[in-house]
Amino acid sequence: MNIGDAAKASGVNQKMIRYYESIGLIGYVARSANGYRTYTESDVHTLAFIRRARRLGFPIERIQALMALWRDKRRSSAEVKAIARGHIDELQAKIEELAEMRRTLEHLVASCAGDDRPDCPILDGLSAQTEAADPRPAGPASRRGGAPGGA
Amino acid sequence: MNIGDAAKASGVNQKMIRYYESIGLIGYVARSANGYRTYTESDVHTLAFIRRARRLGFPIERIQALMALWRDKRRSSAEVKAIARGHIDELQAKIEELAEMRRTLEHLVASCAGDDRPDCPILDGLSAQTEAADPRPAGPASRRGGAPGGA
DNA sequence: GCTTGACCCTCCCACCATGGGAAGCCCTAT
DNA sequence: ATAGGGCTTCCCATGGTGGGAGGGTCAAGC
Repeated sequence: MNIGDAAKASGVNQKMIRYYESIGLIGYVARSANGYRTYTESDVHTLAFIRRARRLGFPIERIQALMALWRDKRRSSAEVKAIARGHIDELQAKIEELAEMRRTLEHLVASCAGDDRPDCPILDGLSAQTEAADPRPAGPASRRGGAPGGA
Repeated sequence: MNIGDAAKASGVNQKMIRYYESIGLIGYVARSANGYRTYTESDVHTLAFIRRARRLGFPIERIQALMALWRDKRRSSAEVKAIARGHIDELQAKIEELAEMRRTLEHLVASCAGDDRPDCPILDGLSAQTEAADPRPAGPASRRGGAPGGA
């Protein structure tokens, strides 16, 4: 199997296959006399594994760990589970971050008339927000003289 | 105000301020005789605007559009609202994508004992998944001859 | 005057994962 | 022989963010 066939069979495109090889995610693959990479069914299996892990959002680094366990027939499932849980937590954190953005933005959108007039609480919010989330007092400006010793 | 003060006052760090200038998000800023960038209160205001928009996840390109409307006193709030809605939709799409990953992963994790034994449905799922979500039949391999024409 | 330290400048590099494209070799079919 | 498709490597770009090198500038203190 040349790289094109491996790409089709695994669902990972050629560029990515070469990239994964270059960063050491998969070992150097065998080459035929003309220098073409040649792939076995097993290689394709590995690539498909990577693809599915990527689709679940695992970063390359974590996939490396997963693959090590995958190959290690004496692993404990607890180790795998721990990695997966860690990733779930990261997904969750990102989801919450995005959801928080969405919430804030929805509030702004809800208070905006959305008509022909220029008055727009969205822009007002962006340009002079109260920064309620910030733990700093942030006085009414004009305090630009005595730097208390900041960062 | 030099760049350091502007950074402190706006919450955007120096690197980013220079970057925003270099990509044209903010216009070229005035320079003093020694070549230092000098910022006005208005510049700081703009930077703070950018920072808040970034915090809401707006990409630079959209921020550019927002700033144009911000400066245009004759804009209609509908335009602003449309941009914000578009961004909300994108946030939502990302959230759903991540949530779908999380759901799948949670199913796998739930079915994994997480003990000392090597048996692990998580790895099994990654290595031989049924690909139920894919609309392709994906026969039992060995169909490697007749490419239907796809990219 | 000289040193010290804080500040500023530009330029290069890295991240993560993905992809585009060029220049050139290899193989097969006509 | 020529066309075409596949393969190779190498460079570049993305979006934002940041690190760091190497050097100029300014103000304060001695």
